[in-house]
Amino acid sequence: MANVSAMQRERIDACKIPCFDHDKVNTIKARLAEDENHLPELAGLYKLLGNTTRLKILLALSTDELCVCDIAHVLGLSIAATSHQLKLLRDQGWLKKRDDGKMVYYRLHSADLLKALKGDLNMLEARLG
Amino acid sequence: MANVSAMQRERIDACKIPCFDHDKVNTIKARLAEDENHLPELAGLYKLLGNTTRLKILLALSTDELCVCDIAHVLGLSIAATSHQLKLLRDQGWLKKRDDGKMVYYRLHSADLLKALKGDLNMLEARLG
DNA sequence: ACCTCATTTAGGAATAAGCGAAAATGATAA
DNA sequence: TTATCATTTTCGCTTATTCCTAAATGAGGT
Repeated sequence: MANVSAMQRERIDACKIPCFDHDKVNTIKARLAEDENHLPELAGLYKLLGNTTRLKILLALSTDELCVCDIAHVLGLSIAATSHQLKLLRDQGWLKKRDDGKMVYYRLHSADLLKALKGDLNMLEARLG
Repeated sequence: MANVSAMQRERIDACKIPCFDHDKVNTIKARLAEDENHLPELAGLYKLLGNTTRLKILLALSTDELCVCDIAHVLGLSIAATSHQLKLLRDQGWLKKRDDGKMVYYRLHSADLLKALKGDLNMLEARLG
């Protein structure tokens, strides 16, 4: 059994959920309140990476910059669709663009990102055995 | 102008997308083919973190294990909804459960995860200034 | 002027997320 | 056994999100 006092282990019938270490929960709620403001942004960061197309873009740009149309070919997408994904990545600081005449070239904003990605990939492969 | 030869810079009318460094694209496609199998899993990993509720769970468990009902209170969700999110996190190896009588306690599977999360949070705060 | 590469906007179709209700599970206590 | 409790799971539903196409626009080049 959990070693909580009767004081702590209250029944709250009001919300219909039994069990409930009142003090502990409040403490944690208070602690989370600090980070809570940044949580949506952090989630947004991960949400962007939770997509194979965008991951492919980042990996494709690992060695060299590419123009939009070449990226489109790598992905097998239309220019418009590709441009949309590139914008999402750019807006969150993953990518930098470089204008060269009519062309636009994209590259990784920092190599650290790639290192992190590769690290995660390796972790994944290790976990799978 | 990009320094690509006329040979490389072909027009592929078949797919209606002009520009196109054929060799470069094929090289990259080949390179991506290796990672491509693991990409959905990697994306799934990030997708799971791209959600404030689940981030909250991970942060809530940073110091101590908690029973499902307490987590539910922290989140302000029903037990069922909470249990569902916990399962998602457990299935991907973020969380461990411990049965104690009728109760079930959840904890982080590894402290490294938390370190990574905190690091990302700090990076985010730094970026915002 | 016209063509080209890229971006943006608007729209919609398909998909997925996320929750609660309720039934099912599994453990404990009477 | 029966009852009760904490949790899990299934189901159905309502949102929300994703991701594309098409069309309009911008910006360069010829």
